Amino acid sequence: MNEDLFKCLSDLNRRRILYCIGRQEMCVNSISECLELEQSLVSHHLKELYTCGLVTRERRGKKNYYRVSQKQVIALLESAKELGDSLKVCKSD
Amino acid sequence: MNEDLFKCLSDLNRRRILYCIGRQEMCVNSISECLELEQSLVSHHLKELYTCGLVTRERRGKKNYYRVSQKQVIALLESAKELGDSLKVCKSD
DNA sequence: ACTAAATATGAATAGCTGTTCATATGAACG
DNA sequence: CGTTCATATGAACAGCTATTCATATTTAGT
Repeated sequence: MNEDLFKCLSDLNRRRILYCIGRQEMCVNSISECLELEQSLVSHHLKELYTCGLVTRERRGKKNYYRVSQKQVIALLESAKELGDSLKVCKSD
Repeated sequence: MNEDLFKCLSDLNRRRILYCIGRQEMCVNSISECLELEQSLVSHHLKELYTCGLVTRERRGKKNYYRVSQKQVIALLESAKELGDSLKVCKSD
């Protein structure tokens, strides 16, 4: 399975999932409802995120709770977004 | 064409090109030789990097000189690398 | 043990992406 | 203008990736 960080972050839905569970842990169903994505799709993406080490999981009862493994993950997303905006501004000059 | 920053950075050869021209501007041939990649491949990648605004170019004579548009680009690559290493370490615990 | 809930998995597939090859474009110079 | 150097472009293709659908697995409760 893919372990490249950038490849893993290059998918919008995976980034949305990361933002979604960035503040608090969430189970698969909640993520699925929150983002309006199919449960199986969320599961597939979570697997990749997990393989990359970007998220951790914890089983409690029937549910599997996922969370972002490190705060630097979101920080990286943020600075990438900032850079992206900056690049757009420069192009419109 | 693709304008997503992460998608653009997700390719290893494009990242290699960015590192290559991170310190000084370089023409296509030099990049090509330096990284041992086909000229046309480098050209294709540079086009994507340019579309994203990650690089700028300047024609001088026959040659086209490319450089990284902002120092934050390399900074982002660096912090991503750091995070990647950190994730690997955590997984081997 | 049976059932229901929650999640994971696998196969199938359509669309995308990186690479190569061949060729076109442009710029300098005799 | 013709030639050469430097780069860009386009078509073609193989391999990858995201998504969906169907189904399996796991866990808890009765």
